[in-house]
Amino acid sequence: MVAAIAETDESAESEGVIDSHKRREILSRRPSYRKILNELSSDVPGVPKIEEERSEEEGTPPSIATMAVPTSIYQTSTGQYIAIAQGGTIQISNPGSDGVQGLQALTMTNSGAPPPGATIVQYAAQSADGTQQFFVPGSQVVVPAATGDMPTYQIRAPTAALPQGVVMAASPGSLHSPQQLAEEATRKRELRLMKNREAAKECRRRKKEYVKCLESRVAVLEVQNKKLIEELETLKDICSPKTDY
DNA sequence: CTCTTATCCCGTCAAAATGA
DNA sequence: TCATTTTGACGGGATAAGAG
Repeated sequence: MVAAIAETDESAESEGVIDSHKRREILSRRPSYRKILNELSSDVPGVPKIEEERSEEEGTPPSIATMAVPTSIYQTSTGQYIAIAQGGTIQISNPGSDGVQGLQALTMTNSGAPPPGATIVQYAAQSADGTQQFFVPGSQVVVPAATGDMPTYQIRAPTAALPQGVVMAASPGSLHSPQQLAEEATRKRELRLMKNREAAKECRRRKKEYVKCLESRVAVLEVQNKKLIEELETLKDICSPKTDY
């Protein structure tokens, strides 16, 4: 499914994109719903602001809750939690731990120079079997598992030797050949797509939250309106009682 | 049972918004 | 100003409901 979509989008770059661009030029972009809601909340007390928190049904693990706000949280088949933070930092925690001892902060190699002593994680665009993999120490990889409301990842042995596009611990400035540059570009693209995928999910979650908020606000205002109309009718009756002649 | 339609969700692109 | 994040728009797949 994913492959089919990607294939379609790639081929669309030739022809359909032009029409799409024309349409988009015509369509005017509406202001951000998040901005609207936050402005609303500053004017009207009681309207909650949209925050970076995850909804309760997604169940942020307790051991992660005290850490820096993660962008994405995955649970491995072994019960470990993997949190990908804003800066590309990956945190792995054991559910039984106290949240500090079980944590292993990892840094993705494309997120700048890792801090001294940091463990390197290699993100591979795609392995031979088409799955995305994170390479972690101990000759293991983290790969996506079954899909559902909450994405799950498994830690397992790599499906093959290093897939194309992965350069283990390449020192800065070592990419020279056109092939290496192309691989680097591909890797960056895959990373960008992955981040945007997660961002889109988060955006849709926030939008649902926003719509729910608006719906509840509509309900409250309708009740208020009804009460005011009733009050008005009552006052009318008091001020101008009907007279029978 | 098959076809059509509607709805939902997802991944992607591109542009606006935001932060450093 | 530039890099990153956010989000509207789009197209496609999956699924349910209704019509024939």
